[in-house]
Amino acid sequence: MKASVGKGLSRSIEDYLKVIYKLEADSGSAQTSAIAEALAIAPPSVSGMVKRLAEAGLLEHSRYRGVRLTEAGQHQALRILRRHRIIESYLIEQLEYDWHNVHQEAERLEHAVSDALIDRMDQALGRPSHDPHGAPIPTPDGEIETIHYVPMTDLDVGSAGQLRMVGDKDSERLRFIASLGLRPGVAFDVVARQPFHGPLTIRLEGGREEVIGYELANSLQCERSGGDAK
Amino acid sequence: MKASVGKGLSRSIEDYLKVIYKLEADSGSAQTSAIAEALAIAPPSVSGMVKRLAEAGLLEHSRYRGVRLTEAGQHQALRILRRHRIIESYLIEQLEYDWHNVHQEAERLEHAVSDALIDRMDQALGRPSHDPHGAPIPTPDGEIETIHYVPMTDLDVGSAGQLRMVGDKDSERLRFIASLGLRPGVAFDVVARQPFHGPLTIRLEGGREEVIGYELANSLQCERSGGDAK
DNA sequence: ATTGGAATTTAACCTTGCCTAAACTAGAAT
DNA sequence: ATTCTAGTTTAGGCAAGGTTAAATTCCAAT
Ligand SMILES: [Mn+2]
Ligand SMILES: [Mn+2]
Ligand SMILES: [Mn+2]
Ligand SMILES: [Mn+2]
Repeated sequence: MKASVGKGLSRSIEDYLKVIYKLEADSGSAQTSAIAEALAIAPPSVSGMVKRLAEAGLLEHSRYRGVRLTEAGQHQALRILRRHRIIESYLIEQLEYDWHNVHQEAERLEHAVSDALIDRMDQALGRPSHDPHGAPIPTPDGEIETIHYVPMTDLDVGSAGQLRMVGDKDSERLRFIASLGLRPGVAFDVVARQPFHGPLTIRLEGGREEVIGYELANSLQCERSGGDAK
Repeated sequence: MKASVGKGLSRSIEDYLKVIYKLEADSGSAQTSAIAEALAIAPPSVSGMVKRLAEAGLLEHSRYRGVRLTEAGQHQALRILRRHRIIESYLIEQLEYDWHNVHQEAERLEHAVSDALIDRMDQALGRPSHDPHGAPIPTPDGEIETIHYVPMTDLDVGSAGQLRMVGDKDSERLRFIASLGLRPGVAFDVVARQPFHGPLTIRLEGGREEVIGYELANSLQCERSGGDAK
């Protein structure tokens, strides 16, 4: 915790922090190769940057083992995440963007907007708690709702659930999800499920049934709601 | 005209082109030192970049003499200018920004927005022809209205005019201009003028009179309207 | 206990954009 | 014509952020 304050962080650094934050959040720690993979750069580039980030007090590095964000690093990561999610929300709500188009735009804009602009957008949106993909929006001072959703594939046949969150990166997948009438908040019952990672069938409000492949279903983060089965 | 197509231009390059365009537009040509001054960097940095831009076919350089944008260079410059001005308009119209706050924000955002986003903003604004400071907005294919305004200091006593355009860089000046009730479109009569670069007095609609220092008046771009004097 | 890989780090190098100090014009002023 | 100088360019450096190739190191499997 030393040079981390002062200037703004570079676009590169901000993207590193965001990626590391996510890896840490759902894999426990962030490996060099995973970071490289996520940023689509070569592993030695990561080693180099990691050194600089450690010197800046944004993370701690145990050689050959991986990396963990410091308080300061997490705080920065959450700041970017907030920007990203507010921007995505704004583009959809106010500028007629489609679900599947916003991510790329946000990926660039998140580094260029001021705090003031983010606040204006946030205000125009009515200070939403979640973005259009269902992801929680961190507060200005770095609080974020801890999520405890389960993949749709974890729900038993006969149980009911609500879709809560979908990934925002894969544009084609989003397009398809939307075409099924699925979006965060939609309630459903699990009607059937085939073994061996087979597809599952759900019934939506209104009675329409949809068959969903395992891989896709596994990417749909859901909340169990009072089961209506047996 | 060779490498200029392909990737997007860097933020630095885009700002160079914009600055050169403006210098060329109102000083005929763009000198190294003027560019350096406008970008707040050292002259040798400009020499270096100029070489690269010339190689990229964005401008032509005559040693020790200055620089002129090629067609390609102008086109790029106008593209950024369009972005800048639409962004400024959008921030004011849709996000409650003040006149004097938008420039800095736009200076960063202009490099991060996509063509699609600019078009959405443009559409939300109703495809305006001028930005809030009165500057013409280039079309998507690089056309721009040629302006032929005169500084307020060129108007004779007794003549009438309309304020058409003000500079967007100086935040404090904008704040002050607004406090006088001046903004593009406002009509006035020149009531009096002191010699030796002294202040001039104008009468606004409603009869209120304001005294304006020479330097400020000289920065206010106006259009003469049917004089109402003798 | 040894060893073979996969992951990681180091080494060496590149481009972009900036810097300062030194060398060089072009043109104005003698 | 010569000289002076302001403006420009060259030379040499530096930091950021990337690359590939070579050296390490951890760990899992014999
Ligand atoms: Mn996203
Ligand atoms: Mn990004
Ligand atoms: Mn501006
Ligand atoms: Mn800019």
